[in-house]
Amino acid sequence: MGIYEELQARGLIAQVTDEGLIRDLINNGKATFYIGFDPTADSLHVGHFMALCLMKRLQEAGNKPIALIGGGTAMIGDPSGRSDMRQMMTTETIQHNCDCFKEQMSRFIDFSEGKALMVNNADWLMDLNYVEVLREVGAHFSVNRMLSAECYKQRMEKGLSFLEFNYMIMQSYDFYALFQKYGCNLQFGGDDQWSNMLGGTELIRRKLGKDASAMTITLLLNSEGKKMGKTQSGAVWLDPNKTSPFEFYQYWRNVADADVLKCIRMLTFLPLEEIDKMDGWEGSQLNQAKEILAFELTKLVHGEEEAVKAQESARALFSQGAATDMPTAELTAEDLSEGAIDILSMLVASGLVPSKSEARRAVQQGGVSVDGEKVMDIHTVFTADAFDGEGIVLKRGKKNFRKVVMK
RNA sequence: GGAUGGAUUCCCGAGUGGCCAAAGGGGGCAGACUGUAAAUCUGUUGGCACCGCCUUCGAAGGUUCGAAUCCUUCUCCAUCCA
Repeated sequence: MGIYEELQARGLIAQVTDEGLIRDLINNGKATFYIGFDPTADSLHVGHFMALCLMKRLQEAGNKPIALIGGGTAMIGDPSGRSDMRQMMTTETIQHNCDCFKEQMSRFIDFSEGKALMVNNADWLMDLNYVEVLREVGAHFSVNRMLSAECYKQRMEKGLSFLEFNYMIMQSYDFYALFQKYGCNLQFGGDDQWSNMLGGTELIRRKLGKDASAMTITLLLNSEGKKMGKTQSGAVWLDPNKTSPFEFYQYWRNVADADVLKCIRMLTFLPLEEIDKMDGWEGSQLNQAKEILAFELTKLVHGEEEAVKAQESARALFSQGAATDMPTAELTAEDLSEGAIDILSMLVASGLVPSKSEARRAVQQGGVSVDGEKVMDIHTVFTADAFDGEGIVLKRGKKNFRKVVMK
């Protein structure tokens, strides 16, 4: 089984330009492919993770990856599939984000000895001359065709600025530039990038008369059709400072039944035979699958040690026992008044709730417990000696814990 | 540049002088039921010193005992015309 077949079996392939050609390229390690990353935040998130895994898989199969950081295209902002206007980013922010991306990526992909490349499209996009681009590149794009592209559909109703409209052209130019510079003959991307990617292959064909391919990765959607990797408080980040390994683990531990197997298949490196065995699992047995998923992914992103720690904490917390490693909140003497702290202040100070009003509600509704005992009275106070030793375990709802200690 | 419509709490969306911290829905949070799942039901959803007080209805002024609601100016958005 070649890598192409494996990707297919994992459900990763969404659309391809020429199946036979691409299969031949990547199965035989003849592809030099690129994936673009838009530096719109200072950390990669789960969506990028898929792409990184794909790069890793293809690299292991002998192909050469190019990670393209969109420092130049970020100046424009990709309108694909978005219903609202992109906020313009400052040059400084973009540069900062690019640097962060670089650092995180090198943990996943082997960039040594030219096995992979990392480039920034700002290097060639920023120096372009407007009229020249219009004549050389713009002449090959039909506005009529661009407007009919799926990715602009939502925006046709809400409005689309000329700036964003040009994103497709810039991305196409990237492919064209990489094709010439590095012999890059294949582009990967999220399925929402399909039209932008076709623009590139088309441009190469028209300008150079050569074939280049494009392939999109299935977007990771949950059973409700929403993009995965997003929580109420934002994206699930790969940066441990933005999303702790424990939270990361919990995110995957809590996916819906209907999504577990799909996630395992698409995101982990477990052998397919093993995954096929899990396919028959039902009911509460799926809980095991969720544990496997959470552990495998945490291991990939944060390393085995962190994964084990996260798993142990989770088990301890949800099935009694002392949790050794969980998010900890430190109180200082300033948080106490007259040597004690009331439950509401403590909830706020620990970061479990954003305001005292919410703390009050949580307590009144019976959602708060301390060391396993429900606290129903909002006037409950804790004196400093309550924190002696291990500190106390404060819990809000079923899944929000914080160990509270005195500094 | 012209005409018209619009901007309300996390989102959608009611509200056109006091009964408005603002209907309804979505989402979130909490409780019950469970498998750290889904579905369902219940409660809750601006802040605080919480039977009271304070800050919110694009921005700034004004009228009024009293404004999300009326007036003035400004900003932004949408649609049509150029």
